[in-house]
Amino acid sequence: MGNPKQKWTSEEEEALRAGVAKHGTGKWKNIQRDPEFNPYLYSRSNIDLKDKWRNMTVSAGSQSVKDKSRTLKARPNPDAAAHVAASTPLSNPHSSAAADDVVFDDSSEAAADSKTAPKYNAMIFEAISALNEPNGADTSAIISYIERRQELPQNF
Amino acid sequence: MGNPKQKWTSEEEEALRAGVAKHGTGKWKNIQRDPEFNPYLYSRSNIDLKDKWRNMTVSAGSQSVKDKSRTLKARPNPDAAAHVAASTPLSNPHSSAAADDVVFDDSSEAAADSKTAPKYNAMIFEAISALNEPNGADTSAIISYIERRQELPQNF
DNA sequence: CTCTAGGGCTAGGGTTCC
DNA sequence: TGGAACCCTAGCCCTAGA
Repeated sequence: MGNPKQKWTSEEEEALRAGVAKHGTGKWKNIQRDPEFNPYLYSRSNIDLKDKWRNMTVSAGSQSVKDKSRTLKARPNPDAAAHVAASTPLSNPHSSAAADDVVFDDSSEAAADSKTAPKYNAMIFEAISALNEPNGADTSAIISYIERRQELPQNF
Repeated sequence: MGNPKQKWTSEEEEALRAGVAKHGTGKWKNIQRDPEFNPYLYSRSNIDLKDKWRNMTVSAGSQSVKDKSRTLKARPNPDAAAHVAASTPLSNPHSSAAADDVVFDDSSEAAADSKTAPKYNAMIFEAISALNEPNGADTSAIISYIERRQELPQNF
């Protein structure tokens, strides 16, 4: 968290502009490395350069119609939450009636916050691939398989 | 119209407080998504949560007169011209009073320090519970089910 | 493995309305 | 005059893809 938000100075912006002029757009790492600009940009990563350029060029565009009616505004997003399941046109077989009382053990893990798994899809897919043989019968085996596999990651 | 200025109810405030206690400050999207608080906050965006928290904490602070302290923090590298600035921050030549002055709240949350405690198990379990009826439902249906349910989390 | 493109999120400053 | 609710956007992180 050592980042209080480092605002770009005009020197840095100028260096970035010059760097893009010299190397072209998208050559962020080259610009950052170039001894000509590095003195100004040594504290910025190539990603920072990219992000900054994005911001700078956005404003350079044209001012789109700003007919935003001041006195009245349409506001989407009334809800879209609350109920979750069964909202899709999917057939959703039976749904087994009162299914929303699933007895989640829910043991531990109360957080469930921030960065979550990136490659869970792969894991599930792998499990299914490995077990899909018999018509995907025992579904619980998938969980077993995945859980079995969780000896390296500490979460999940 | 739907929202000319939606005042916050005490239920919403309470949910927000609880959400901050659970997830910590700054995890607005998580709080909003959390099924525990979503019923109260479904009509508020994560930005609304942030703004409301700002208002609440400003007034809640106290009636004490002084207290103008800002969350200002050390800012290395102000200049960006010429050559590399001194690499040594020349902070405290003599080590006496420590330098740790992290003013951040970081409200407790004690035990759950472990990041990433996804509840994917619960989701998968729910999917299987809902689909298990018709005998070994094909495994891909489980993924479909979970994906359909992903109206809140963006990853997965 | 390295790097870029793009999406997503937060912090903070502004703006509007009461 | 000031506060509450809302809007805008810079900066940064994360991940997929080349």
